[in-house]
Amino acid sequence: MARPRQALLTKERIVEAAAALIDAEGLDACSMRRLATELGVQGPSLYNHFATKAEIVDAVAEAVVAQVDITVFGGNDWREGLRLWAKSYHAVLAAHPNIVPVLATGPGRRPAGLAMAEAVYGALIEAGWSRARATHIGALMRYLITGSALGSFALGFDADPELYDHYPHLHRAHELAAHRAAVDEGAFELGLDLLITSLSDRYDQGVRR
Amino acid sequence: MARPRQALLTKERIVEAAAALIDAEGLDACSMRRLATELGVQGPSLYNHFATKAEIVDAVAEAVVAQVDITVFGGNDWREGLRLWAKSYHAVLAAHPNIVPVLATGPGRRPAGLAMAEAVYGALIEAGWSRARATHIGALMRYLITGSALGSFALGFDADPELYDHYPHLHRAHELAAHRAAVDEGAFELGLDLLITSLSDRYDQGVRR
DNA sequence: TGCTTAAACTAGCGGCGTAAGTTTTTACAC
DNA sequence: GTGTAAAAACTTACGCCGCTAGTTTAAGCA
Repeated sequence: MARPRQALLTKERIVEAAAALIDAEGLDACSMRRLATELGVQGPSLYNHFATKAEIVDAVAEAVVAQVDITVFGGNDWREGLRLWAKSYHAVLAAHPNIVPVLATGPGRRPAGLAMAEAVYGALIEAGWSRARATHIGALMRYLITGSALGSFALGFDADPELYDHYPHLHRAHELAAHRAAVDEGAFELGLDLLITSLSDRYDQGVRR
Repeated sequence: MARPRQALLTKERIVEAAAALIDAEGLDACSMRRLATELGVQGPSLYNHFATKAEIVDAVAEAVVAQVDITVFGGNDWREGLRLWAKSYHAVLAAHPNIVPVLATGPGRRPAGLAMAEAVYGALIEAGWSRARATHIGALMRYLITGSALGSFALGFDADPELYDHYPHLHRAHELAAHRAAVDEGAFELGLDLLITSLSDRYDQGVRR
């Protein structure tokens, strides 16, 4: 086939297919040849639309981050804004866990990532936090959110009960997988709660740097 | 060359070389052929000592985790134990950042990882925390520690100043890289402080589940 | 001494990202 | 209208990758 009358590919279609493939089968499954097959095309054809594979994956990451609600910083107290944003971010990552390793390295040059950083940092600065502390708080929230999204804590333990025979306190660790949602959500909620209440305490005491 | 009079490879030598290669050039650089070259040997020879590449990487992860000091839970208050352990873990990961993605998925079947989980969870249980809460606290600490080790927050922002022209609060974000250590360490220290003091408050109020 | 096992080798499979060059269609300038 | 340049598909191929299979030779043991 030479150039078709109607283009088979567009950037949008490619990103959509890549996102679906990553969600369904993981980052490793999303190879250029496999992605092309999914789109009914040969591998190298993708290079007519993107220069590298990294650009495609980056576009998927951008689309995911764009789903996070950053409007919550307008009209809300900084504490409430932070809490609602973190929950939204957490929910988006929980829906697309396979792309998290890409996000974990930071916003890079992605517009949605930068817009999010701007919203978070801006809200903290306007609340009166020092520039250094606002940066720390932003970093800290990223640690909690991507750290919790990166790999299930519950699934990080092997399901083989015998493995824990010699660890007296871990004898029920093989049951963790069965309570995966409760464990992972509980830990995130606890962390968010602890961080925001203790930041709030400091803030109310006038310690803002 | 057939079988040499003195074996060229041992598990120890392979793991040592793999750790050095990963530290120096990253996980991607540590291919079987490259690692073999580093050891003065042909690629497939490694399979006489390990069944898969994953086993080698896992052994490197095990060696790194084994460096974390878990003796701090003995004789210390749970708060102090937690703080000292977290600092030790953080320091170890800071020294070997390229292996962090492997650890971030949990202890798996690695003895050092399981021993660490046992020590942390055991200390929390013996302090009086409920099983569910002890699990949450353990998960939370992992989120903070691996989240912060996974990628520098400061380096997550591109160094190109023009990139931030349209983000009013981010106009100095390109300077972050220059203060990398202060930013990343500051955020981790803040997080550790906030989590432990607010957990301590709850504990002292008798809220242990 | 002979047999088994260990530890190196070489050759090769299928997959990866990507580069180069080909073909045909479209879009636009003259 | 026609000639030309660009676009979008294609095929082929390069050098990596993890890993398998089969070969060779030395070591260790009965």
